[in-house]
Amino acid sequence: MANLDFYSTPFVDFNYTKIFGTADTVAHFARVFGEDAPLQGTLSALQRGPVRFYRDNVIALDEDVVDYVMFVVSGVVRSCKICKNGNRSIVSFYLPGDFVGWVDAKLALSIEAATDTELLFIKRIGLVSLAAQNVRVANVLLTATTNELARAQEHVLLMNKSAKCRAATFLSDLWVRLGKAQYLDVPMSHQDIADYLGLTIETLSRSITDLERAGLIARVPSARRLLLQNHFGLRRVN
Amino acid sequence: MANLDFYSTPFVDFNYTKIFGTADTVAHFARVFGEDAPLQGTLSALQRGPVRFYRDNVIALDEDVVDYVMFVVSGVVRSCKICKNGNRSIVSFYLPGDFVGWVDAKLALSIEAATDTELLFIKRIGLVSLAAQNVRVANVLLTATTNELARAQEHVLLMNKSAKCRAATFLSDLWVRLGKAQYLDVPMSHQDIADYLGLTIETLSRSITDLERAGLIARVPSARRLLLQNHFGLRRVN
DNA sequence: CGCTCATTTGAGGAACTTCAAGGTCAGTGG
DNA sequence: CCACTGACCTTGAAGTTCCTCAAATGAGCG
Repeated sequence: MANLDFYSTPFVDFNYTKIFGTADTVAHFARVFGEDAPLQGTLSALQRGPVRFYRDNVIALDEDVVDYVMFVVSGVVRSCKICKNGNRSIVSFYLPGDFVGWVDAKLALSIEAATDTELLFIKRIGLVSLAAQNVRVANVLLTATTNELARAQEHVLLMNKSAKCRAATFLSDLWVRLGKAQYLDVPMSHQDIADYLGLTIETLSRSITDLERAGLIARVPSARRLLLQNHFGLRRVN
Repeated sequence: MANLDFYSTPFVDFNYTKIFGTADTVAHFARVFGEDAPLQGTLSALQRGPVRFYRDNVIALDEDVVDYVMFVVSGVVRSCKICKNGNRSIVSFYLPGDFVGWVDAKLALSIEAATDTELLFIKRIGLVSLAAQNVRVANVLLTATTNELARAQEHVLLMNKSAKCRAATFLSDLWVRLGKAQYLDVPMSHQDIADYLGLTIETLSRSITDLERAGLIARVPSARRLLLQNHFGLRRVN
């Protein structure tokens, strides 16, 4: 189960629900890049925010993404694409500590708030030229991109599994990514999850019901708060 | 090795058919990292090869991947995973000029030769520490990783489409990636393509037949050589 | 309470898979 | 030159999984 753990350390280790003030977030963001004072000065000149968005707000659309890279401070961000026939696919969810929009510009994805959220905005060209001069910055970006690539590849693998396995794996991964709390408070809607997993909400709902009947999870008061009763079993669903 | 000549136009601008000796490939690889002589010296100390593999050879498996990063010189490499029930998923194909194995170590993917292929091996820890000191190296890796992430995200999007659309998009992308030659000589087997697209070979075959009946492509003499008669139409299949 | 939105459940249909057979092609040996 | 072989691709018919459409239930909020 080597691949069980690779979500467990989003490269920042703070709990996203606790962070609110501008000072905290900015300090944290800077810390990722090290203690070098001149560098932090340059960085803070490039950044703006945190900016607050409400659920379903569009943060950046297609061309806009070119100008800024974003850093999630709180909440959940989704990057998605709607094709001509109206189907929406969610490519990725971003949690606090994640960079958003570094590559998405190439695919013309829409960046949206999946929950109420706060983001730092960083001028892309500034960050790029900083990375061209400063090894530390380049390596922070490289690490972030490498982690995101690993997640995208897991996502590809997941799409070849059955609906039930997709749901089980998603819930397990989310629980780990959110810090393995007692309950899994699912931050995004079932529709978002379904669009991420390439299922309909009906199939997702039926899959979750199956998992509950199998004793692997329990819907504690409602659908959005889950108890993962048998985490090991969840990872073995197929 | 006459049947190797259809991989001749990778998206890096060297013609692989001209590259055979160690000297040429090493020179090209080094060129990616710039003209700095000491850097190139350090790099060449880290690398080994090119090493030749035959079709279906396993190049690196699970833990092995940790030690080396690879660079494709000729042929096609696949990274894949076989799950307990025996299903194989191909996560990515790598063509000449691509780095392989930078992130795959995290997912315990198996790196295999999809065709006869030649690879450079680069000591991972050496490259990592080089990237920590040298901005140019860090940025080459960042660019490569960013491009691979963009491809992985496209792959995720593709998995939400119909079988016919997946086949059409795959063929179109491959044609572009191989340099838009008159004919598309498909280098990998249908089984490999099916495992990449999350389909069975039967469904893939039926989809290709549908595309042919629609006049979008033609199987010129056999299944492995295609003529893309209506490239624009191919991209509009849904 | 009564509204709205989100989730769940059911029945029928479409898309893809499975299983099984047939066809094509390149290489091999008679 | 031809038949034989094995790997690979194609085609057909039956079976599963998931989707679509429709309705019911549940949760949140004024």
